[in-house]
Amino acid sequence: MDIFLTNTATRKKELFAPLNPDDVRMYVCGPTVYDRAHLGNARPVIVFDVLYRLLRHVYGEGHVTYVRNFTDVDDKINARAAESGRTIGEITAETTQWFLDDMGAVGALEPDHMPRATQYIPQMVAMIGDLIAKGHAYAAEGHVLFSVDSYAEYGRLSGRSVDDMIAGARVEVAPYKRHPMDFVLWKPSSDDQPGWESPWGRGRPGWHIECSAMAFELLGESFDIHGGGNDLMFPHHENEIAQSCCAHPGGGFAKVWLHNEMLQVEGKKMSKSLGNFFTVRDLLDQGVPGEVIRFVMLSTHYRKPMDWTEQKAKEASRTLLKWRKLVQDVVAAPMPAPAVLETLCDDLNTAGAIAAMHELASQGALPELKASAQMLGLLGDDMGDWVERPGQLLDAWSQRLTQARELAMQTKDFAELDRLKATLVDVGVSVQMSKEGVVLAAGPEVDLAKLEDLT
RNA sequence: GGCGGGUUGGCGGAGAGGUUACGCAGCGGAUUGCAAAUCCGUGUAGACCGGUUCGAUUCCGGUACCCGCCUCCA
Repeated sequence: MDIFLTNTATRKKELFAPLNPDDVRMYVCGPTVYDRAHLGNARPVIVFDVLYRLLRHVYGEGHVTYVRNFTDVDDKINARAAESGRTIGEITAETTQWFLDDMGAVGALEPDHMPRATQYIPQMVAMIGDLIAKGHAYAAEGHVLFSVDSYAEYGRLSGRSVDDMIAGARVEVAPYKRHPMDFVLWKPSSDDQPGWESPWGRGRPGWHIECSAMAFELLGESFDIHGGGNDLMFPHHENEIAQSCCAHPGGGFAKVWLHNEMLQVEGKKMSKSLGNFFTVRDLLDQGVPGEVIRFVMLSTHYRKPMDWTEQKAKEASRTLLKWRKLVQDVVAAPMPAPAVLETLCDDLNTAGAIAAMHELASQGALPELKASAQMLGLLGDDMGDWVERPGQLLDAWSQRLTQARELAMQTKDFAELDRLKATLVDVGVSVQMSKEGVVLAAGPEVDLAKLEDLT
């Protein structure tokens, strides 16, 4: 089965040909752990989770290595520690676990390796030393800087020329830089900042070097896929390429670069000032199931901006509810439907795959629907709690309504029955009364708290 | 200023140079104590201007508008 992916490096959709089909290797940039993951953070996690699942399906479970890092040394973390009075270790440990919990809630499998930057400081120091030795970096005033002039390809991934970037630069250039675009590999730490001994004094790594060092340690000097949000294209990925390709000439670093587009909320960029900023945990706490978040994320192609709206969440939960009902007692087919698989293989077209699944549902191909959904990390038993949860509450109501209805059928007075029904409908319960009896189901927008309060 | 992306029907959102996308909503019907659900049927597209072509919403060029990045950011 051929997989096609749009490679940012070539701007083309290409046939994916792994360097080694027995060990397909993928690196995705993970979070800097200083706070809860916001909704935008979840997009690449979910997108690359689907790619991971697809690669495992095509090449075999034991033949894919997926690495996603935690950046646990960063000035944002230092700032958070300073303002909260907590230690850096506490903050990063807590935030790391939050991330894993929240991403687990949206159905993401854990990568094979989740390296922490602080565990790879010696490797970074070694790589920086090597870059200096090869003439690609220089020490200045306690800093070590990468020399962009030493790497002719600098700017190629993001399609920028060094000259253009200087022209558009809006930041002041540090005096110790030989070239305005030179970026920091190592910087000095004051006593109250985290730091490690190095040939250039006590200090800490710059932002980009951790990914280069960890990718090399875990995946080697060349590997198949490197992914992340497209805001990372420049400077982060550009700098990673420069560091890695100069440290390991001939390795080539990542063959395929994948970038997901950004997330918006109700048509606007998510930002604290607009008041539309929220974390994955916020949504989960509001009762939006992780499976619904996942479905919404997958209903837009990863290379297009994705707009998070309440309307989409509502529609997603309706669809999932319908599908879950359909496949409840169905054994999944051994393989996903070919149409779904082919669509996914075409540049990870998850939106198209969902459309194909709608067709499976309407054709009654339920085992295939279930298998296909599970390929996307949907309709799994592990994520279905939100559908079952209201069941117990509804059982009592179901009896009560059945009795009321029997009475009403005899007396021809439906007033009390209608009142009960309206009460339930009001809190989001769907009420179906047919010849076979009364069937209650929690609708997508059921308000459990209100339901509990009803008497 | 530089770089990149987008513009599809009421809404969301895909693919394909020529044949129904799909979902939601709508409309008509069946069904129902009333409904819901379900089933059957059904309508509405591809920013604008050129070009290539027998034929373009789909390829190419231009215009307009929108968005992202260039500073920490997924």
